[in-house]
Amino acid sequence: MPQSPTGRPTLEDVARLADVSLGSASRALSDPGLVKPKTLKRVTQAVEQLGYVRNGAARALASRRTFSVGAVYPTLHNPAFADSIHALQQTLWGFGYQLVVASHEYVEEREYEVVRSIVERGVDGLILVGVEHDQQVFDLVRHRKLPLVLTWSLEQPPYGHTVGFSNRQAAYDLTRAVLAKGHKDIAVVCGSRKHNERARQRVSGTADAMADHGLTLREDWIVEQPLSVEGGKLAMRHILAMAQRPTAVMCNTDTLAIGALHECRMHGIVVPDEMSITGYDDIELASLTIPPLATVHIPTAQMGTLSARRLVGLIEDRDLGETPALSHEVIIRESLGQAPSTRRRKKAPDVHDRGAR
Amino acid sequence: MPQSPTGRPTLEDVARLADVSLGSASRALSDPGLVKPKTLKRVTQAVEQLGYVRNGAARALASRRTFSVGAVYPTLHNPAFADSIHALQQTLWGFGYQLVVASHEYVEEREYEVVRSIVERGVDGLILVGVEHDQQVFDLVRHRKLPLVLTWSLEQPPYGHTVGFSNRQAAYDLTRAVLAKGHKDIAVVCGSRKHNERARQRVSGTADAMADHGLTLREDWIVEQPLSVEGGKLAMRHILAMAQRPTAVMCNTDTLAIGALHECRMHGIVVPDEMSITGYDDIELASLTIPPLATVHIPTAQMGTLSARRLVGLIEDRDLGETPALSHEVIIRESLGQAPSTRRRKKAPDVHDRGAR
DNA sequence: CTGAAAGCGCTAACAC
DNA sequence: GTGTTAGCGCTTTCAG
Repeated sequence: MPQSPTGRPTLEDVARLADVSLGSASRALSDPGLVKPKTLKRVTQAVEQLGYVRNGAARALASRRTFSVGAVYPTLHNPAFADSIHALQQTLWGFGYQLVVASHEYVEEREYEVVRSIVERGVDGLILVGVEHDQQVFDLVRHRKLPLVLTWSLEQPPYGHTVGFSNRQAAYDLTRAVLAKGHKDIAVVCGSRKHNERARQRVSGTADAMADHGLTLREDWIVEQPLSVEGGKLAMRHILAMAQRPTAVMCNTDTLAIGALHECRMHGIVVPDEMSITGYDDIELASLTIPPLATVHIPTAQMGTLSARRLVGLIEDRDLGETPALSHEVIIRESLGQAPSTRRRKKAPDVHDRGAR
Repeated sequence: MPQSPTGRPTLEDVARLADVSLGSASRALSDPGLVKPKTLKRVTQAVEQLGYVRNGAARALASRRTFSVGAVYPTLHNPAFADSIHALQQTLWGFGYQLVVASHEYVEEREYEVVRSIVERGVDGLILVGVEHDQQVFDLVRHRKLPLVLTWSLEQPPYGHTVGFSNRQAAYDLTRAVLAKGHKDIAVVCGSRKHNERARQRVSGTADAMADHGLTLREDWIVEQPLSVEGGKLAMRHILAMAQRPTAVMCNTDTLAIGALHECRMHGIVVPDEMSITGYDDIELASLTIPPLATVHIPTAQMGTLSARRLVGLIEDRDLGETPALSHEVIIRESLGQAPSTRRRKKAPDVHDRGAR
């Protein structure tokens, strides 16, 4: 039984064994409807007998299609992104696409390298987080006319489509809920805002809501820390050491908030009686902390699913119309309480404030 | 400027512009040391000028190397796996490899399909979780002599190498700690044990430790539930409804334990006074629950890093010797207390019991 | 060190 | 429907 030099059987081997032409064998595998049932059967049998597995590289080279898409996230080490990637991968799989993932760990310069490397390798489309990227990234992708979907944001990018929600509006809505509890002294904990429009918009959403209330978000009450539990602890430690303390600390992610919550406990500060804390994302554990964390629910899984759908639509040239903005939802839980000076009762009722963009 | 029919410049275009042969251009890019500095420079310039990006499919076809590896996990929706994947991806990246991920969501039959599809697409190596896989999976991989690394376990697989820790020993050690607190009535909550040697070994580690203490793990106190917070809640609800209740519930994952903890709180059961709960994995949040969760620390990130290293070693034919078993560590925290009948004081001291394989 | 040439395994026209 | 034939863009001998 003659085989190619690599040892693995090739389509040619299959064709020979099935006694059909190379072309028919190829058709039988990629579009069975194109061949006579009899031919199909013979090919299938030969495939089985040989243990033949198609060679993706050869297919890709000849057809210019890889049936895989790339996704570059800031980090996989974040439950919200992990959720989204999970949904993304599942949906892509359903469409017959594979997922190549990578992360740049918030190192701005690295994103281009990562994207470039993924593009070199060959993908039919690309998913990135946020609309703000190095010009080189956009140039590369646009130059190759590679379908591009940007998630987690809503602004118009220089190139590509967006599937996301309004970070500013979500922050605005959550902040209104905080203001409604009588808080006037509000601090914000966020990740680096440089090269990250999501962080900036969350902060400015809060600032706007405060401004609409006649308040100002103090610049020195905006604390930047790495987006981790540890970062949240550090930020809260920093805040607790301030001469004048805020009565509410709004964290840009739940992870940060969980760290902040923990730090308060360490210092004997009772949340929400002495200090209110809010998060952002509504990860699964947000409802399980003590006290449960007030936050904004972000459609993480939905973004994964919809960006997959949209990207495949772009790749396969199907029109899907514009994806509407996804909606967030303010989730009031007990970590948010009345501001100390205005407090009447110990516990605020557990209100669910539905918000749209 | 002549270009290939795809519109994108090819290596041939680069060679022409640089006025060198195709071969030299190729060498300049893949192994710069092979060409004269002058040649290199001309090629580099041409690349720059053309905005040339290599075609991975063509490279793969000609060289039989894809510089990517596949990883099939049970699910990405699990902090422990997410951690491991994160480390895996980072390390692979450092070696110049890309990661193609997929999950089978604990659907046994699906794993083969997923693996097959990844192999078709083309990867230089594969990472799977656990040593128990469908025979077809092993056959496929072995037949193609594809380097294979199995993680999260330690047993000898029919094919491939293992990078992991002993699930049984970890469970055994943790159970000893539970027994040391005077517990005799111990229940276990785990995921499906079918097709999952990890789950089985954790359970049997507990059973063994109990047996060594003259106790028996009751079959009807082994509760199988999906590995999620929700599963943990359901399991605990089930347990609390039992005529005779255990005094300690050992959950196979922290996620499960967090759900169980929460359910206890809902029912007004005080942990650990009335009920002790333990987890497994030591995810970041385990130390932040109330009360903090006793668990076993699993080297998730280390497994990612080491399996990447080992796999690349196999691919590039470098000998790395055998990877030693990774060690776990029993982490005693307050969710584990004295068994009610033997309790003397309210809080057990926060002991860190170092354990090895 | 460089150029020429032969594929890698497949898809996609194109005739039949 | 099916067979034939060009490539897809690159790496890798092999001479020189």
